[in-house]
Formats: sequence, structure tokens, C-alpha cells
Amino acid sequence: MRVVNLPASASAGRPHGTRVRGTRQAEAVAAVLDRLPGFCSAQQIHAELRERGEQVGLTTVYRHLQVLSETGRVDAIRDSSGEILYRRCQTDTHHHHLTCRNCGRSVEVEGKAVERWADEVAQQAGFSEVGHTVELFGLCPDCGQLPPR
Amino acid sequence: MRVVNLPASASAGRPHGTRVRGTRQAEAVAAVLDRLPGFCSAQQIHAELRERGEQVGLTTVYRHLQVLSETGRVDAIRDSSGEILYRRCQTDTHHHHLTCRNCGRSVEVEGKAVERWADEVAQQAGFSEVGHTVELFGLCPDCGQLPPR
DNA sequence: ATATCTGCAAAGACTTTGCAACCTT
DNA sequence: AAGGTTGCAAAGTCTTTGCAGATAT
Repeated sequence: MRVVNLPASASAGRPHGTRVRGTRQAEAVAAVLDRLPGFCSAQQIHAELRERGEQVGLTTVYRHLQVLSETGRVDAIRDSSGEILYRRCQTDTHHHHLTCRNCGRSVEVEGKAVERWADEVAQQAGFSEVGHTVELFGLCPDCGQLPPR
Repeated sequence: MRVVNLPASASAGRPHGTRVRGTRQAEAVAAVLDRLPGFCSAQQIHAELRERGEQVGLTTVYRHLQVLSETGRVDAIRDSSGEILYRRCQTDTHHHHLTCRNCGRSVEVEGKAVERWADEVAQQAGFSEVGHTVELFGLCPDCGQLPPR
């Protein structure tokens, strides 16, 4: 079992005095992310890069996405098939997603109420350093018209 | 996902030769699901079965869960690590879990506030048939004492 | 010059499928 | 006996890691 639920604070601390380097690949990945409207998988992004003539290894794509997501510069969620989907953050505050389980379209939503609730509940139970996972799924206005399943 | 504390098995030993619906394996999987409080992965369920002395192949566990989920008798969601988690449908008491990321201990918490928030947010966005995934992680009172990291 | 970054190949983790033997009905 | 069920082994997917060579600063 892969353990992934680290606290948001568990950042990719870099060794002393180092800094992220700008490479052609890093740039290419960022560029593709910038012009993608919705959530895309690493594989889709990789394919898109190839199509644009950029030579970037799949491994590298994964690595950049991982870092970008850890540092909060892109959102990452799982779709129902288990793939991780990435998208450039559109707001810089903490938020959650309401995703259509049919077409994948998603909306960012604020979660003040949830944050408050989480903190409150945690305090009551005596827990500390509490983080949360909150995702909403439903049928978007378009897909909601169609008969379910 | 970390392992959630499974209650010690107090299986009412099923006398051999008891007639069960379907097969021994189907019954065993259903039994484990029935007494699990929260979401569990197929692999956790399989491990729990072994612990109870039930010989059920992992493949079979997956197949039963798949069917149960397709027929709507259990809920299935993906956790952040990509595993599918299953839970017996609980029409009455819907709750969430606050789990210690150090020792795995977990507490059930009510989520009225979250439900309301989810419904409200969904409605505003025009989404229908909205479900949610909410899990809280933190350090329990005991583990919180220890110096972090 | 050298700490990073790349990317191929291989490993890992979870889930699904092929198929012969087994068990219910 | 017939047909669904089981489970080992192997295949499939997506993602991560080992490592040697390439690269940015």
C-alpha cells in the first residue's frame, strides 16, 4: 500500500543552498499546464508534449508534476479510474473540487466551512496537526440531464 | 491510506455445514464488510479475512467487491493513493473518520456541517447527485505528545 | 566544475483477466 | 450434470525509483 497522506507541510525540502533549475523540460511541462483548461493526466500531458514536438520523458513529466503539486502550484486529484489528474491552480487559496463523475469537468470551491469543521472536530478529539481530504463528486449541469449510469 | 484500526475480530464462529447464501467466500466477504466501520481497501479486507482464518483468494475478494459495488450494495471511492476503498452502504448514519497518521487509530465523527456545505456548494454549481469524500488525518492525543517528525 | 536534471529500464502497487479445477444448486 | 465460482499465475495500468550520462549555472 502506498502511503501518501502526508501533512500538507511535508514539503520537498531541498538540500542546503540549492535552487530549482530552469530546464527546457520544466518549461515545456509548465507551458502545457498553462494552456490546458481542465484536469489532465500525466500521460495526457506527456502525449501533448510529444505532439508539440517537445522531447520530454514520461518520467520527467511525472517528476515535475509531483513537485509542482507538492509546492501547491498545481492541483492534483484522482479520477474514478485511479489516474492522477493535474491542473494549474486557479486561485491561490486553499480549496477543494467539485468534479463531474461523468465528464470530469470540475469546479473549484471554497471550503471555509469545512476547514472550521475539521479544526473543531479535531480539537474535540484531542488531535493535532490535522489535515483533510475533501472531494465532491456529482453530475454537472450538462451530464445531469442524461439518464444516470 | 494508513490502516484503520479494525476492531478485534469477535467472529461468532460459523458452525461448519451452515447453509449460506452463495458461497463460503461470498459470505465471508460480506461478513467482514458488515462489521467494518469505515472505508477499507480490498487488500485490507483480504488481510482481515486471513486473520479470521477464512481462506479467500485476493482475486475473489476483488470480484465480490466489484459486484457488490456495481449493484449498489457497497460504496466505492478512491483514496488519495489510488486504492479503491469499500464500505457497506449506511443509509442511516453517515459519518467520517479522523485517523491518526502515526498509529492508525481512528475516531468516527459526525459530519452534518460538511453535508450541508456539500449540498449547498453543489446546488450553487448546478451539480446533481453529489457525493463526497471527506477524511481527516492528524496526530492523536498520544502521538501528538511526541516531538513531530 | 558540480550539483541537478533526464530518461531508459526495471521495479512497485493495485487491479483485472485467462483458464482449469471446484463447488452449488 | 450444468453452470457459476474460485484462485493461481500472468498480464495490465499507472506511478516511482536506480543509475549513468547530459546539463544548467
